[in-house]
Formats: sequence, C-alpha cells, structure tokens
Amino acid sequence: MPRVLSDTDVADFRERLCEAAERLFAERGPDAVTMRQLAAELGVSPMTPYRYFEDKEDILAAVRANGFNRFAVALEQARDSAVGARAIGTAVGEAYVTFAVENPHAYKLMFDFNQPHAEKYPELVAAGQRAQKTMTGYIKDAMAEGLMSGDAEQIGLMNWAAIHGAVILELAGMLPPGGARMIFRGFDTALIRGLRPQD
Amino acid sequence: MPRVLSDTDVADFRERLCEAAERLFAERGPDAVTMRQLAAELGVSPMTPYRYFEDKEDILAAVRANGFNRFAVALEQARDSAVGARAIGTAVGEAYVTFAVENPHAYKLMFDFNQPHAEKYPELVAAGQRAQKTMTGYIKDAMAEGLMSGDAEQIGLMNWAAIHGAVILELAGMLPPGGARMIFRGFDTALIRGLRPQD
DNA sequence: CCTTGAAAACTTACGATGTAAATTTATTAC
DNA sequence: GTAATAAATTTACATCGTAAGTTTTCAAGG
Repeated sequence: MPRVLSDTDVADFRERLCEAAERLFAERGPDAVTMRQLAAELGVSPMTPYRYFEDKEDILAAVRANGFNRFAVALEQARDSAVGARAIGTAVGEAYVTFAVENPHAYKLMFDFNQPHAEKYPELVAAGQRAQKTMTGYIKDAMAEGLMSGDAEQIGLMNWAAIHGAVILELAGMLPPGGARMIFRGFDTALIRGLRPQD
Repeated sequence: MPRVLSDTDVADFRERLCEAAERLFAERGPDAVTMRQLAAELGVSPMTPYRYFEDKEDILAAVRANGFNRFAVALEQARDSAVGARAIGTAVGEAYVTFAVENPHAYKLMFDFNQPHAEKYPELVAAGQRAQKTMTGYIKDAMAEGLMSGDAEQIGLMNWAAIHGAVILELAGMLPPGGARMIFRGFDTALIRGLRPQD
C-alpha cells in the first residue's frame, strides 16, 4: 500500500545528512550543527531526520564513525606507502598529525571525551578500533625486526598516547602551529632510541 | 547614595559561584551546569550572576582557570618535594597523573578543546602557562645535570603531551584503571634513555 | 481508473536554555 | 524621611531538541 523507503534510500539520506553535518561543523562551527540547520541543508523539515536517526546523538555518532573511517584510510595509506617497521612508524605518525591538523573539527568531534555512551554505537566502536589497529599494529613488526623490545601492547599505547596528546595540545591552542608535528618527530627518534633492545 | 559592591564582595561571589559550578560538574555532569541551576545553588535569581560575570562562557573560563591553578599547585608541590632533575621529573609526572585521576571532571573541563575563544580570558591563559612552566621547567635542570641533550622547550612539551595523552586515554575508558600511570612510567624510563647525551 | 490505508513528511507545540529588557528592592548621603 | 542609584529580581524572547498531531504521498485492491 504505502510508499516504503528502500535500504538504499535510507543509506543515501543518512549519508547526505552526515555530509551536511560535517560541512556545518567545518564551516560554521559546532553551534551551527542544529537539527533545524541540518534539515535546511537537505531541504527537508526539521523533524524528517528523525525517520533516519534515533536522535541528534545518533547523528553525531554516525558523523564520528565517518571521521574514524576516513582517519583509518589515511593511516592505512601511509602504512602501505612505506617499507620496514621504522619507516612505517614514521609515515603513520606523520599521517596522523596531518589528518588532525587538516580536519580539526572532525578530529575534535571524534575524540571529544565528553561524548556520553559511546559504547552504544557499535559502528563507531568498530571504526575507532580500525584506526587504532593501524596506529599500533606495526609495533610487533618493529620488534620482529629487532628494533624494539618490551610489551608491544603497552608500547603501542605509549606511542598512540604521545601523538594524540601532542595533537590535542595543539588543537587546544597550547602549542604553536606545527608544534604537534615537531613533538611527534622528537618522540619518533627518542622512543626508538629509548626502546632499543639490550641497551 | 546606593550600596556598592566592594572588590571582596565581587571576588567572594565569583569564588562561590565557581565552587558551585565545579560541584555541579562533578556530581551531576556538564548538562547540570546551567545558569538557573548555578543561581539556585547560591540561592539567588538566575540573572544575578550576570552582575559578576560577562556570560556563561566567562564563568566556565573562570572555573577552568581555577582548575589550572590548583593543578599548578599540585605540580609545584611535587617539584619542590624532590631533589635532582631525574627525581623531579618522575615526581611531577606522578603528581600530574594523580591530579587528573582524582579530578577527572575538572581535568576534562580544563582541556576541553571545544571551548571557543580561550584567548579572550587572560587569567585562564596565565593559569595554563603557570602549569606548563612547571611541567617543562625542570628539563633545563636535567640538561645542566647532563641527563639530556636537545631543545629543552620541545622536550618539555614532548613529556607533557605524552602524559596528557595517557591520561586522556584513561579518562576515556580506553585503559584499565591505573593504565595512565603505567604508560607514564614507561615513557619516563624510555625517554630518559632515548634522550641521553652522546648516545 | 479510482479508492484506500499506511508510511513518510510536515506542522505545531512544549519544556529548557542563555540572556536582554523592564521592574522592583535595598542602601546610603543629605 | 527622602531621593538617587546600584543590585537584584521578574518577565519575556529567541532558539534548542523533540513529542504529538496532522497532512501528503504512493502502491495495492476494487
């Protein structure tokens, strides 16, 4: 009887709305991302998005998941463009900083630690883990190549924490522009030296 | 003529309001920090705070500055309780992690990068720089003692970024309790080794 | 074709928020 | 006591997310 939305209709709408949200974030800041503005961007009424998303939180989770997937792609490309654990580590770290600096709004949204109930969105969790996996995966390779020794898991977290911390300090305005990249490079060399086997 | 507020009256009110805001943050989360709730906590009408603060943004800036000053005190105490650059570095790092873990809401608010126009609040900037100074200051001493070589400013920021990243990972629930401290200790030893002079 | 009925979209409405404007209260100098 | 004015309150408004109610749209049965 009635017209019914196909799966691709739904997916299309969700995607267009996410794109509009990212555009608003980047061009007009977080305060411009309102339900009414989003609807206006798509030329629909303010309540229409509620047919496609649970609520605004659900929309933000989808945008974050999108961001994490783009982020993961950038990291994976960097990893695949380098040879050897040492070069891969550097390339991935540089790509990490580049993504954060070029997509500050996306990065801030992705890692906003005031986001409640992130665990309720499995797609978001999966996208985050995909990025994290690339960030930390090459540590084991570095150990296999004899570049490092220690607990791979902890060293991976260490490296990830360091870059993340540097980026966040820069995005918070507590570092000069380009500061995060410089700090990463310092880490890159110092950690490699400090974690070298034997001593 | 009319009653006029003394400077201490103003300072008192501002302080009591900041305390109420911190309490609301800690006990009921960010969404509970509304002008009406704040006013109710002080037993005044919702518009009264506007006699003492520009707007809500100004209140949050004051709360953040408060947090940074308490943070700076904790770091300075740690620095003054240890002897020798190596021990000071460890003590300050431990104090950093302790403050963040014991004051998660304050810490999150202080470093919330979604806060716009932070540069408009010189008191906040000064408080942040005060903390930064302690975080990075002992690096020069470490160099004077022959423990490290390199750019002191950059190494200080490096250390800060690493601890900050680890803390944020823990506050975001991505590390087990105590994980940030473990990661910091890993950094502490690895960086000392990696930054040692000559090689 | 037309009717029909449910899905989808829209319109309206509500409570909450930050805060501007208008109003009332309180205090002090004369 | 009274006038003047700072401080506080009350009222009001635009905007937010979204619940509820209404209208539109389109595929199937006659």
